[in-house]
Amino acid sequence: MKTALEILAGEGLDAVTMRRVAQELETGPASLYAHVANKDELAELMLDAVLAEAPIPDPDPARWDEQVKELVRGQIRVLVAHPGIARVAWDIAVPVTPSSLRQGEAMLALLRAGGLTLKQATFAGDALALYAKAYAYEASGWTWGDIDEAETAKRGEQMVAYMRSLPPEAFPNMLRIGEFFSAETATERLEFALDVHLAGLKVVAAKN
Amino acid sequence: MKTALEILAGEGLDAVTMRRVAQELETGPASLYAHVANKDELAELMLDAVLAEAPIPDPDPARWDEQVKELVRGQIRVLVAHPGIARVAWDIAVPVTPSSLRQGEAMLALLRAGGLTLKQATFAGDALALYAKAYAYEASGWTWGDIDEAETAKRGEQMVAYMRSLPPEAFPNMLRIGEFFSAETATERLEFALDVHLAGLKVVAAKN
DNA sequence: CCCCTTCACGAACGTTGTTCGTCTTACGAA
DNA sequence: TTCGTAAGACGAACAACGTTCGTGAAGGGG
Repeated sequence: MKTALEILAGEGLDAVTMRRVAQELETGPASLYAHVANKDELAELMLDAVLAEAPIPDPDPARWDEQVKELVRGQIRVLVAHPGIARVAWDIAVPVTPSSLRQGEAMLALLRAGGLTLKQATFAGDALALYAKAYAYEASGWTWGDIDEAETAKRGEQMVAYMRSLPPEAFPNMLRIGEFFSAETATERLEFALDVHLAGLKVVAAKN
Repeated sequence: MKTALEILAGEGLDAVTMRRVAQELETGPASLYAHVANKDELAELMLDAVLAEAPIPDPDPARWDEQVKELVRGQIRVLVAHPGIARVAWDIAVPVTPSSLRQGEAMLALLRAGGLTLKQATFAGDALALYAKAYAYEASGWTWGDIDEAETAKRGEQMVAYMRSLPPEAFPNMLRIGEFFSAETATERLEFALDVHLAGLKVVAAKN
């Protein structure tokens, strides 16, 4: 069951339809409902299996900040590695699957090792998890081709066309940031966000 | 056209279907394609209209950090105010709509006023926009009832059941953070994330 | 006054997730 | 060994979605 789903996850989440999975098992769509309540539950099982691949560092208080970054990087990596799975991470309201809980507990442990109170660690972990999901979802859009070349090009033309229709001093900064948004700067943006967030956490922790 | 859509946005994004909109205009679904290319374009128009309601502060370098927070708060507020619209903010790969550009330019201006380089401001603005979208999407899930009481309760039981099946010292922190995740702490979590991020930005800016 | 172009629309197509009723299969009791 | 029953799997169908095709009507230029 889950094995067949992972195979399909190899060709994109949109391809994971009840009919497609049933076809892979050489049966009809209705048969799947004997093993799974609905598609959402199936998606949740897939997500848990994917998240189980993310490594959990054992806490070392001396370098807790670097370990937090590694934890987030690991989550993002496994999410992006499975095309489209980041989307289901958003559709699930409250993630209570085993892998999610392990990741959450690991994050809390690291943050507490950094000197944060439990409440601070909770809020920081929530923010980091939110950002990880957001980045992974966005990155999934680039690396897997749900955006075509022509569409992107048309967007660029649309942007410059609109900006030129206004007084040029209206967008002095926007006109110059295009170079920073290539695919190569993706990880650079992630590292910047992590650095900023952890620098802020240290400031907060120092006040305790 | 857009007017009829906003009316439907008043009862949720899922209710905004081509057939429903056509029904509101007392016509058939095919007629809408004379005004809009497809549903994605219609969603983009809606998002732009919503985002236009977010206020743009005129930069005051003395309190740039507070203005950054206000900008993010404003974006989140208008997104949450229109049920489900935050979802389309995710589906759009590259937002080049007028309102999006104005918001982005405003953010860049504030960050530059805070002493960041253009590259730093770009990355910070990207991270903040990502977080704003993420928070707004998540908050939309709570405030508008796509999650029912029974389902949430079942999730809670599922979580404690799983955690009790493991050695109790496996989740020492997770077991205690439930109290911090009530609906009342939602804005508190947002403010914490904003404080942390801006504290980090000041650290980065101080090194320039 | 007539023709032709352009726009709007009803109906239909191909998908999707999910459900209903039937059929097969396997196991325990006589 | 044989029969009855319960449970599981499956084919077909339903409702709803976004989108497209071909026809119809309306309106302006010759």
